[in-house]
Amino acid sequence: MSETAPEASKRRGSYAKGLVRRQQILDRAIEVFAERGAERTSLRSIADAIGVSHGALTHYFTSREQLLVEVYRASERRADETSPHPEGTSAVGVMTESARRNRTVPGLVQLYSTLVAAALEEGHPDAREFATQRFSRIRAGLAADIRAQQRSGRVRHDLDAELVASLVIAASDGLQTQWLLDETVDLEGSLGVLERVLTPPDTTPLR
Amino acid sequence: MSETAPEASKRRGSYAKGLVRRQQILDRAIEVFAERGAERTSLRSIADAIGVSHGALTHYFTSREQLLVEVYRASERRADETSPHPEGTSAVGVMTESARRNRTVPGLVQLYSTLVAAALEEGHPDAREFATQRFSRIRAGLAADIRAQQRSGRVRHDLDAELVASLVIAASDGLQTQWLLDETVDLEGSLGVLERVLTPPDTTPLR
DNA sequence: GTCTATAGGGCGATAGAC
DNA sequence: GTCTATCGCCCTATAGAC
Repeated sequence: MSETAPEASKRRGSYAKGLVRRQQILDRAIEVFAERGAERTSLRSIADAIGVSHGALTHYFTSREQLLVEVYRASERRADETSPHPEGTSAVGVMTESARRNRTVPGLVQLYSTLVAAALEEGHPDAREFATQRFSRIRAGLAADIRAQQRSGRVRHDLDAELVASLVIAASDGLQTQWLLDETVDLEGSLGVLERVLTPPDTTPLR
Repeated sequence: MSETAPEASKRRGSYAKGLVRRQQILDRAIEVFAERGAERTSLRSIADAIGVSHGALTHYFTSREQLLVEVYRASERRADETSPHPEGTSAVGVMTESARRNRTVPGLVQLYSTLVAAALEEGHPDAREFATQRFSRIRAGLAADIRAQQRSGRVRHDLDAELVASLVIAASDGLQTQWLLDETVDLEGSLGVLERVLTPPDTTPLR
C-alpha cells in the first residue's frame, strides 16, 4: 500500500516521543469521531475532547483535512486487523459484513461520507487522494474476488467483474447512507437482493 | 408533498417583487453551483458571483444551509420539467437517464453530495429534512415503477420491490460519486449490469 | 418591504514564544 | 519540540437607511 510514508518519516530525531504522541492523539481521535461523527469537529473541539491544545493538533497534522483522513485510515486499519474476513466469503458478503460492523460506529460512516463529499470538491487534495486510492484499491480487490467466484460458479459468468465490483461498492455505500437517514431501510435485505441476482440462475432453481 | 410551505407564505404583501427577486437569485445560483459546485461557496462568494450583496442573500434565505437546499431543490424541479421521463422506461433506465443528465452538471452532483453528508450530521435540520424527504419520495416512486414492471414481466417477480428500489437508488448515487472521482469508472455499464440481473432469466434466455 | 452596514463569536492556519 | 497568541475569513444577527 506504501501509504503516504514520504512525509511520515521526518528524518533526524523525533523518533519515539513525537510519533508516540501522534499515535496517542490518533487513537483518542478515533474514539471521539466514532461517538460524535463529523460534527462538532473543529480543531478546537477535537483538541478539547482529546485533552490537548488546538496548537498541539496542528503541530502533528498539517491541516484539519489531513487529520480527518488519517483518523479514518487508522480506524479502517484497526478494523481490518480485528476482523479479517475468512477466505470463502462472497463479495457481497464482505460488504455486508463491513456494513454490519459500521452500524456500530455511525460516526465513522459519517466521517467517511464527509471525506468523500470533500474529495469531490476541488482544493481538497488530501481527501481526494484518500477517496481515489480507497475506491481503486477496494474495486481491484473486489473484482479479483468476483472473478474467483465466477470460476467457482457462485457468480454469474456473463458479467464483467470490474462493473460488478463498482456496483457492489456503490450499493454498499449508498445503502449505508440511506440507512443512516432512515433506519427502516433494510440494508442487509437490499444487499441480499443484490447477492441473489448476481448468482447464477441454475444454482438457485427458484429459491 | 406540502413542502416547507408554512414559512414560505409570508402572509401580507411581499407578493410580486420579493418572490420574483428571490426566484431570480435562485436561478442565478443554480448556474453558479452547476459551474463551480460546492466550493468557493461562502455566502459572500455566492453573493459576489450572483451580483447581489451578502446581506441581500441573508434577507431571502435564513441560513446558508437553507440556500443550498433550495438551490438543489430548484435545480431538481427544473430538470424534471425540462425532461419528464416517458411512461414505459425501466426503473434502472430512469436512474441511468438521470445520471447521464447529471454528468453535464457535476457541480450540482457535488452539491448533492455535500447536502447528504451534512444531513448525516446532527444540527443540520434543513439538510436532513431535504435528504430524508428526497429518499423516501424517490424510493416510493421507484418501488411503484418496479411493481408495475414486475407485473409486466420486465423485472424478476421474486424480489421485494422496496428492497430493489433502495438498491437502485444506492447504486445510482454511489456510482456517480465513483465516476466523479475517476472517469474510467463505467457508470452506465454498471447500471446496465444491474438492469440485466434484475430482469427475469426467461425473458433473456442467455443474452 | 428591501436592502446596507456593521458587530459578535468561531473557525483554520501560522508565526513566534517557552 | 511544544504550545500560546494572533491573523484574516467565515456565518449569523441586528440596527437602521432607502
